[in-house]
Amino acid sequence: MGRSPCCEKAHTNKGAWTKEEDGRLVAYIKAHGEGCWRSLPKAAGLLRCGKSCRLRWINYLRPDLKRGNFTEEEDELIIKLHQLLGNKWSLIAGRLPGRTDNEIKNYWNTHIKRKLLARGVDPHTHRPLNAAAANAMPPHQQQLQPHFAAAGHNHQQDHPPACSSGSGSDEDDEPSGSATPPPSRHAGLGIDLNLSISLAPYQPTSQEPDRPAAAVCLCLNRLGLFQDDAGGKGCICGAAEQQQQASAQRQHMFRFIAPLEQGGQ
DNA sequence: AAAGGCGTCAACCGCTCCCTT
DNA sequence: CAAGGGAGCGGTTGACGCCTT
Repeated sequence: MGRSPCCEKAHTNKGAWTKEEDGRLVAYIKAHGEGCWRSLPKAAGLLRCGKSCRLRWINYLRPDLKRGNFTEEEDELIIKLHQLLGNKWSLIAGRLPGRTDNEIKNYWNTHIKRKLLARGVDPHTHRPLNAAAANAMPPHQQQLQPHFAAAGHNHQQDHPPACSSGSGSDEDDEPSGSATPPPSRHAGLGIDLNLSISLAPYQPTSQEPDRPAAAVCLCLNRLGLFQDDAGGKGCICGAAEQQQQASAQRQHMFRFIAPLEQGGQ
């Protein structure tokens, strides 16, 4: 529809950021917060595209970034999340405090892919390499197939239907009680059939000591949240759903998850 | 020491989603 | 309801550094 460019490209810098630019951006955001990215560069005195500023802040300058090497626990969590979610890097990043989608994406492409290949696992399908050729459907579809096929999910490309849960009519097209397979149903497939991925191995850093232990609840038709402070009652996605009900009708479920990292703690 | 190959990661691009009008 | 605009996302690129020859 011929939308206008996000910035005046002729008068913007590109490429690596200088220390001065970083300083300006940090100072501005500290003073004014993360506001309108489009107008931020001008207000901050930066000759940068708003998108570029946002990316620089989110991926590099944010004070809560962890930096440093990924731990073995993070590796495994990324693998499991990718198996379930596909290339939804922002969703995966939402479960890894202090990590950015870009960082995880790069790490996946440079490290984990190779790691999986060395294990004889296809990084796309998460199946053994010889079996992957026989059946190209990713396991996050195969294993969830009974449910999602019934729910009529058909997400873009080969990505898992879990991501589209809640988008539009997908959300409410099925009574969750009867169609949700019992946990043991997938027990033989090598995945935690409660489909909850614990962050328990993750030790909060000194910067986030108050962070409650949390785990993704992937109870098949809902992506919710387990939290210790839920009284040990397990999945609270039902409650969360009530809270979100007004807006969730139009929201993707993964829009719901991501803020839990920020707002839910 | 120089050249080429390779790996890593910051940054860009184009697209989609969602909110506002 | 439709159009426009802002924000976010995922794929891709390019620069840089390290390693090998």
